[in-house]
Amino acid sequence: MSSPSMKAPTGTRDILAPESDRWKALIGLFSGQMERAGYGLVQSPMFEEIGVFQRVGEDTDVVRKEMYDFEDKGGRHLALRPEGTASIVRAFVQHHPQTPWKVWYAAPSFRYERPQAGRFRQHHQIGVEALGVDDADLDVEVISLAWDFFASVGLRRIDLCLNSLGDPVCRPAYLDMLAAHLVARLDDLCDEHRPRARENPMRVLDCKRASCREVTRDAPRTIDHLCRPCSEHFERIQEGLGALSIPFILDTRLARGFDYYTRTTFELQASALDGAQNAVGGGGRYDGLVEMMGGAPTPGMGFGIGVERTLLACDAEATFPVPPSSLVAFVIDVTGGTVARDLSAALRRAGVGVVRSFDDRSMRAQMKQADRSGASFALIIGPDELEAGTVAVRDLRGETGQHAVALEDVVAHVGALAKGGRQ
RNA sequence: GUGGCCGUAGCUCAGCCUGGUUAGAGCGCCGCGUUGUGGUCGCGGAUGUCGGGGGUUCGAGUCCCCUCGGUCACCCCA
Repeated sequence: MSSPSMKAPTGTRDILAPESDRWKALIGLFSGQMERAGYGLVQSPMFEEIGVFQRVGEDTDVVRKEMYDFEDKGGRHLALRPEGTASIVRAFVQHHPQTPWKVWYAAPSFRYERPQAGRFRQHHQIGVEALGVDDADLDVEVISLAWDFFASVGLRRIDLCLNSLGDPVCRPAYLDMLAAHLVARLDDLCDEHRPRARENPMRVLDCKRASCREVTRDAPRTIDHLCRPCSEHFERIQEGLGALSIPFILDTRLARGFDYYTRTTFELQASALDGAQNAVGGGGRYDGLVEMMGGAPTPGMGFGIGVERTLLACDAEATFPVPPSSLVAFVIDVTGGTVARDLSAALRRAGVGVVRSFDDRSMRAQMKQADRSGASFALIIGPDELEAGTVAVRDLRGETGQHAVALEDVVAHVGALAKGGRQ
């Protein structure tokens, strides 16, 4: 065992091949789909001034106890990104791009939490944000992008939970009602929520403890107290999802952990994950956040998908396997290695994926390596081939056997095999 | 932050309860199976500061304490 300090920090891990090949494939699939819908990539810094993230809500767990914050050598108070939306909105406020501004991202997030199945201190989210659009059809578009992505990955057991939290017009009155309901039964709430029932009553709604659930079971529901615009907005989303054949579960407790949400909130849960960490994606509308960060009033809507959890769900559903090797050829040279050196470079310059072995190993050893490499063909150079100026091209996957090709023709020949043979 | 379980070869784990000669297995890895050819099979081989520190003991992988790490759960979230 190596010394403790040479291990990845608690809650983080290294992602090595071939697992990393799955990551590449998943992110590639996501980027393709989002770009086909007009979303452009944003790369934002991994850390920001802490104030940027505090906008997600002073009373959220993320801000209160999970932030990785630090002071840099210039005395700035910074924090590692704990979630995706705040950074994107900060970038919007800074650059004031034309709206609608539709972006996607793939980025790590950091939260100081106790790790468990599907929960890490560094995790990775892929997501989108769309700013500048009030239209309920945008909500439908964003939700459908997340839904369709999971479908394309091969996940079948995904539940979409949907709720509307109202807006600054209708929410205050609702919050008063809810707070009154909670305060009337304050003693029945769990220890953590009892002190906050009055200031942040919605946080109690999604508490999983039996005591709180009992109190909130007959609590007033947001959707029963929406103002007319919010109500119509929510109606149109439901109609739109219906039109796209996207089933959803109306979850009137779904408040989510950030304070910036208005109107729409949604969460995607993988029912194949039996652990508690089954939320693989979530998001919603945040019409006040840009203004809160000092920008002009601008509506926004987005979601984040957890890469680790999505891949766990894929394991549970036995889908989205590691993609096959893209290697075409393995050069075997038992004449000292100079032919392998030159041929492998020539093939790579021609765009063919090729590897070789080093250290002048035996034919047998090199053949074993070739087999395990995943390459489709072995290009064998022994004394006979060296003499004849040829290469033996051996099919490692099919029953084609092997045949001799003149050394000067090998690059063209293998290039043609790469195009025709493997997909 | 709280609690359960677990740290022994690259990986998965046995051994610990009932301390005692050179610490094991499977997989993987390396080599060999005559005449240059992998995937199956057979034979052989290498590798462990038994997570770290302290203690008990004539003697500790085995018992005790501390510590670090992993894992699962609560809370919350991706």
